[in-house]
Amino acid sequence: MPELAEVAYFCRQWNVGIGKPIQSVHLHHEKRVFRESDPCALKAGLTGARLRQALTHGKQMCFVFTGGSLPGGANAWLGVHLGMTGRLFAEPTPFAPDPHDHLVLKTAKMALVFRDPRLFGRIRFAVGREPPAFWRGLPPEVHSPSFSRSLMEAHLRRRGRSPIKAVLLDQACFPGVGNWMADEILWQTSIHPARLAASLSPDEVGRLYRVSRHICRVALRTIGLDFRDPPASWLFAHRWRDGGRCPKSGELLVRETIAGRTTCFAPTRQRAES
DNA sequence: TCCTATGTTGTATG
DNA sequence: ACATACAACATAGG
Repeated sequence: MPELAEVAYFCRQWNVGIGKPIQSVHLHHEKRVFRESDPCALKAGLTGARLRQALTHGKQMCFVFTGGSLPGGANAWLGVHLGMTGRLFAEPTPFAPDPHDHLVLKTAKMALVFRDPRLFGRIRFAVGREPPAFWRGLPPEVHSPSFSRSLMEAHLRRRGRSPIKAVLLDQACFPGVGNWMADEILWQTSIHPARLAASLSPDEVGRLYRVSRHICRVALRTIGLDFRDPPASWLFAHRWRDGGRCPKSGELLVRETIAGRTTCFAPTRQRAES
């Protein structure tokens, strides 16, 4: 389930562990979940260390640790990506891990859990003073000041022959935007998801810029805070099953595969020709 | 049984 | 070299 705001919500679930020493580290399915990092180094580096920061960037998370057996001045950097079915939560100890719990960090009172049945998520680990490669050079977040209209226009040019839906899903262009957010942005801007990125008019580009930033901000203030639903006026509540109706026009919504993903849109509001 | 699923990535193709 | 399309990954639920 996780896109920008869901990731922010899950990240905050580990805040209860901030400042507390990690007493034990439980790992499971490490060959796949830790496919690019060394799980033994993770276990050794985090045992006895304290969580200092819980950060997100788009769909990526990074948890920063210090102390324990880590060299003085060095941090441990724990990168988490939730994939399609991953989530983070905290439970009081004692906590018995489920077969889908691939990483459990136990403090005296709480277990910080990464659970992912489908194993599309991943965990990275590095030790060092500076942020590791996986946490450097990330593209500007859509709602941040460094995400400018000219940057977005450059993305649209470079991906000009792709459907706009595919460009919105590209994490190098719109980090954090996933399938439901892309549909929401296109519905609120009245742009058909199959339109080629280079075919958007200046007015449509302007709407895309403003609406994508607005949707990111509102999603972070609702889902991102306490998982409450975004505004009822959004497409969000109507897009998940066949038979839904457009909350603006009342017309029947269409669900079809575009850019390889199920895409929901209102065909009269979002026309294929501009 | 078959289909779908809020994601990414490796590989083939243009 | 560069961009695009799609199968593959692994599992649960309708």
